[in-house]
Amino acid sequence: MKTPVANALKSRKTPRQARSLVTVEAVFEATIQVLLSEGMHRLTTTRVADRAGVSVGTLYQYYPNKQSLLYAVLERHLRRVAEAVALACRQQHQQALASMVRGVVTGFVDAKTHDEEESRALYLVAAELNAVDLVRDASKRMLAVISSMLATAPDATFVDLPVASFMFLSAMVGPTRAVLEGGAPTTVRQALCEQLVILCDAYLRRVASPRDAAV
Amino acid sequence: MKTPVANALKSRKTPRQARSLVTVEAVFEATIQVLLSEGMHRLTTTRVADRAGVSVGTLYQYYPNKQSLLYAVLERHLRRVAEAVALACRQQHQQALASMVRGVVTGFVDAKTHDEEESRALYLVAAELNAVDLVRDASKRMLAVISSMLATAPDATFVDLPVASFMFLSAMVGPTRAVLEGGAPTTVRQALCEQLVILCDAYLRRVASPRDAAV
Amino acid sequence: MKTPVANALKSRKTPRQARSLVTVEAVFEATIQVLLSEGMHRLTTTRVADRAGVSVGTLYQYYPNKQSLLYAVLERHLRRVAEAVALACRQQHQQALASMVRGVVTGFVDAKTHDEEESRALYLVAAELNAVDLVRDASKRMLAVISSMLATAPDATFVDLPVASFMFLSAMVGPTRAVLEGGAPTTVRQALCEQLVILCDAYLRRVASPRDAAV
Amino acid sequence: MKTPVANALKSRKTPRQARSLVTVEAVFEATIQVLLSEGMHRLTTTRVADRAGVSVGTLYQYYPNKQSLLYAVLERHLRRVAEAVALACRQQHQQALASMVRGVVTGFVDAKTHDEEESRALYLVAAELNAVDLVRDASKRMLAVISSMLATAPDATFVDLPVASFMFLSAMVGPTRAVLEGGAPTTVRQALCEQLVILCDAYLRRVASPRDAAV
DNA sequence: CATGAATGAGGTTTCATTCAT
DNA sequence: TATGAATGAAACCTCATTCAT
Repeated sequence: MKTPVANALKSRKTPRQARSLVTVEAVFEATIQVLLSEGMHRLTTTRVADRAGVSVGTLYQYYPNKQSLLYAVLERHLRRVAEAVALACRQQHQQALASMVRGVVTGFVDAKTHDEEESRALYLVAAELNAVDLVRDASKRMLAVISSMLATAPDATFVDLPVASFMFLSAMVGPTRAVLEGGAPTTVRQALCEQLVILCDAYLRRVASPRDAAV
Repeated sequence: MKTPVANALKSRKTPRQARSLVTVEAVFEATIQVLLSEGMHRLTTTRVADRAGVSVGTLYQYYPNKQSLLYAVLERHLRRVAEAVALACRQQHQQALASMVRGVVTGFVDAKTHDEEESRALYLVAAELNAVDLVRDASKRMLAVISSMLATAPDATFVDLPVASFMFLSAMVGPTRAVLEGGAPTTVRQALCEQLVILCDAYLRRVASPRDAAV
Repeated sequence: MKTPVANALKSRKTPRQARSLVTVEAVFEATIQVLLSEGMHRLTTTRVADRAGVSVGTLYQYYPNKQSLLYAVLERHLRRVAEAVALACRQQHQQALASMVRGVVTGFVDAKTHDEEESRALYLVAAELNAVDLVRDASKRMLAVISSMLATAPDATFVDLPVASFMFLSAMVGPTRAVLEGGAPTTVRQALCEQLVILCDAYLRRVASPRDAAV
Repeated sequence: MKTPVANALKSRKTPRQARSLVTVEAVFEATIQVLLSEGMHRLTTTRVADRAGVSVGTLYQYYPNKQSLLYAVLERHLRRVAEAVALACRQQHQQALASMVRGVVTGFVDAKTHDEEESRALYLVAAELNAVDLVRDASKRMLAVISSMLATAPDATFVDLPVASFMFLSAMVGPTRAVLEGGAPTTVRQALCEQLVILCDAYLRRVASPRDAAV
């Protein structure tokens, strides 16, 4: 069912003893810590193990190789963001378009800026090849929930829902990423959320057909 | 103005002889080729030299270290994109906002998709630490020319020009990057330019104050 | 008589309980299975324990280290072969030389080819250092019984019995090993036994003095 | 033309400078020395490099991995033995069977015992998997030259030449190996050559048909 | 100037073995 | 007694960089 490649990136064993759970969590957190404090190119398995307070061998009992470690970290991050978006979308079903936009943008930006350092670090992790598919998967899931939501807007319909959803999502991602990576004037940082609401709302209204034009 | 570190990343010598120019260009192209065919993590100085048909030693005569090589490659790419944007902006001075948006978007997307493979490869290079500032520099230059242009729009003024420019630029970048990295439905790929025009135009109109409301 | 080193390779305890016997046997069989399925260099104590359905810890209760495990396996194999030869030799006491040769060759080849895979695997185990003496011991035992047997031949005596026995045995071993290791034409595989009989019989007759030449 | 696997075991580059030749030879010799002084299981690439007086990196410039190093050593040994046999065979073309046997046995035993230590060490190397084919190749070459030679015997013909050659060769190998591995009485060591002549001669005569029985 | 052999620190990964539970 | 998590020394191998030729 699972390809060998995919398996190679999965965690190696499911810990049975309580001790293991602590260890596996410690390694996980240590990975993020090293990532933040040392940077991607100084993240070595030995350093991670040290920071986690375990031996390298122990690390390798739970993660078959370095990549699987990064996968796990990235995966959780993407899952959290995707879940934040999904939650916002569910809450906005049937709401007015304006409300939808505000809700989703807020959810997304909050998730991304909640732990800014982590977000920033993970851009580098994602760049480490073989992670492209993880990002794609997360995108797909987010696009799905966004589409579902938009379809229920009482005041707008979309001729090409996939395209509208894609533009909505990636229009949020672009400026957010730019802000996190540091190329933005301070004024933008503060107004990011508001500006994104304007951006996305303006776009969606432009591509939407009013649901009952006549009235 | 420049730190020693920054200097270490500059090319070692400015080639004056024809032979050198050929060599330096060969190494340059070889870097991109290796990047595309082998991926970031298999890009080694030896491999680049081999592909370029020179010895490692020669490579090191023009680039003091690996990073400077990547810097050079990334720098040229960013410069080209920035120049494309700058050119478009200059051509659109004094034009109507709609024309500005279309012109800049087209210029940007063309530059990015002109050599798609190269663009994709360079996202990975940029992720390699110490390159963040290069991206920031390019952004700044683009923001400057965009701001200049927008300031001349006959049919719109912007209360917060920096923010407007930033959002304009990063709103273009987001979807373009998503498309290049492969997570986009085919329909978007084809309509990218058009959609970006809609997105940016809609945004800018929303944040613009009409220049002479009275007339 | 036994050095401490030698002792270190003995099994740790003589199992008295039924449970232990089952365990010890399971580990034993698992070793051979892993050897065959994974090869010598992938034979790890953990893998053996897994295959045996016990924990590593348990394995180490019966075998103090990896070498002792391999020793045990090799030892049993050699013992079986030696016993087969010994049995054949005892049965051939007082028989004619021709009968002796056929009996011993048949016994040896049968023992070796009975589980061909196992035999092949064990050549690798034997190559693992410190096992040379085991092979030597087995050889000595076989030489002893062969000598005893040959001494009772009614139709031949041997001036140098040790040399004759040694050549007899190693002449059997050579081609058999070559066949098992796969470098033999198919025709040899089929005729191995017959050819060995010819080889050994021819040799022994050449070095034998007829028992009563005069009469 | 060459499979990737085969290539992985070849030497990595053909040295162009005189310096390289010295290095590559030093590494080669160091491998044998380490093999003899430390044994197979203590042969590490680092140790070999140390003994050769170069760095590990240098070693890896010429041999892509540890196996290729062992391959090279084993290959040379087998080639030498095969060549010794080939030479002996060529010299014995058209000679009487007795002369052939003596010539080949002498050539083989001399080659094997010329550097006993090396021979002994290489049995362990050969056991290291993936070398089986090398041994097989050497066997094939030897079988070919032996067959060619036997076919020219003026006083004997062989119904099944391949089988006869195989038995001849492996009958030499068996006792020789046993002697080298140390399980032989001293008397055999001294008489090995003579005994092998008897063994092989006796065998070949038994399976040969006289060329012109009548005359 | 060009070459490419040499360097060696440093990275990833394995696995025999121990010991607290 | 059985378990299996933890250990960590040690193995293999890479690659940016230097420097004698």
